[in-house]
Amino acid sequence: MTEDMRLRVVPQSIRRQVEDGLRDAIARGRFAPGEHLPDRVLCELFGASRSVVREAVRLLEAEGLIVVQPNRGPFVAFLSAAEAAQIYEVRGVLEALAGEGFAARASKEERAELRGIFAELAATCPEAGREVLLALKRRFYDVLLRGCRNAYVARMLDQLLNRNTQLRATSLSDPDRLPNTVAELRRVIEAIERRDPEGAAAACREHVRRAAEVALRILREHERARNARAG
Amino acid sequence: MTEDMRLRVVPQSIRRQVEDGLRDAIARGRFAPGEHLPDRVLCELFGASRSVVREAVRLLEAEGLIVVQPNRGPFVAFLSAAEAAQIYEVRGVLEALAGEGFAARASKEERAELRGIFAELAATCPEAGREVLLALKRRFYDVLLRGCRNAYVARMLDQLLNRNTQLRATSLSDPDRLPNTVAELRRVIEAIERRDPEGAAAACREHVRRAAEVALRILREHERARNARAG
DNA sequence: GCGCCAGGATTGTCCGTCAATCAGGCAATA
DNA sequence: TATTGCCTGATTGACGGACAATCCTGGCGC
Repeated sequence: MTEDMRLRVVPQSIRRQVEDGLRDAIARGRFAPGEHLPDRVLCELFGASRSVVREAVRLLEAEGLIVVQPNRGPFVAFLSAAEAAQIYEVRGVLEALAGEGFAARASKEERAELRGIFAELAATCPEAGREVLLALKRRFYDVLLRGCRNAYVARMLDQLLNRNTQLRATSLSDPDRLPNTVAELRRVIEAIERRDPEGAAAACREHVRRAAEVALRILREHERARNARAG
Repeated sequence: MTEDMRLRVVPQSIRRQVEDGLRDAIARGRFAPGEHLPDRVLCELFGASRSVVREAVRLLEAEGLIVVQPNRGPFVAFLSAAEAAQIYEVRGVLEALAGEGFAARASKEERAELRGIFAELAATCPEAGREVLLALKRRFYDVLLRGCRNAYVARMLDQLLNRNTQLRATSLSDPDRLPNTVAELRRVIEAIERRDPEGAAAACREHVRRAAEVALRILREHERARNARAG
């Protein structure tokens, strides 16, 4: 079993850059849900050719971040409360699987890393701002997905997390939510520390369930408000 | 809540045709794993332009059916035993979720449809041939995914199923396997009939666990044989 | 006010081009 | 003979233009 010594300094193909840039812009709320993204605009925005932009759009379509209407082009996907509920349902089982895998298979270093990020999160005051919190949770999940030793869980959960970064922004913005989040994640960490896959899975599931409760309540309120305005 | 009455007779864009054709060809084993698919070849094969082919390839890459090596182009993804194990792990939880959702939310008609397909499957003799069995299982899953009322479970599970159609071909080819498959699915059906989401989930999980056992055993044997020849 | 039609804008698809990169063969050398 | 180094052909990554089909908008006539 020889190590892979090849260098990977490939200056990231342009297509990949557009892909990441677009994904990031959408996840960050730089484009509003439902917004139309004609390829002309995207070409100018990224300074890339239409072929590249279209390939990137195709990828984000597969990830669900963009929906392409025939002959109308790409739109930023809109996330209804019903869809969000479905996403949380899937996220629950996948995150449980990730936690279980991490507890069972992560290295000592990875466990330490996760603990470190959790400590940062626990020490962060609620007024620190959404961006900081989101970045920390992002790092938390990056380590979790890396350490769970299952590329498919990682990829799918990553897609789901991208898909509802907006939601997490709202659920995290609830000032009462942070302490709960920390408490729930602490249970995840503790289960991992005592190498208890079952416990980690249960803790993850519970965490997602609670996050879903908060997010869905907020989302449904928004929708009610919107419907009231509209009709 | 008005129904969508618009006709959708859009003659399926060429890109979509290429996409489906390619996916189908790979899943059916028309291309061998590891095979190189230069776009020139694909263009001739489908009679489409390079742009279209490349977009389609990009999508299948996102689905994991194809891996694109930088500057070398697309290759049919190879499925190692380790990866297969990961896939089955994810498939287990997703299929459980699908079964649970189906038992809880599918319509009377959908339950009847699933029952019908299962009856066909149960009445099929093991000598009927792989193609027939695969087609039946495909239909079974189509109904299950439609009735589970969760588009995300459906999409992700669909990807996983495409990804390992080859495996299911091998696991189904085991003559002793079919009766077991039928027995396992019967438990799924029974749980659904008595509207027992928990039971359906457990039955699905168990079904995947068994299928994984068989498939992984075969796969590992193949790999051992290959390694023996190679080293 | 309503339906219809023309015009502009956008997409779907194709094509040709060019540089960068990779694989394989060929020659030169030890 | 075996190894090294180079060169050439093939392929990808990316660009831009082009054209028909389709959709949306706004104005026109009734």
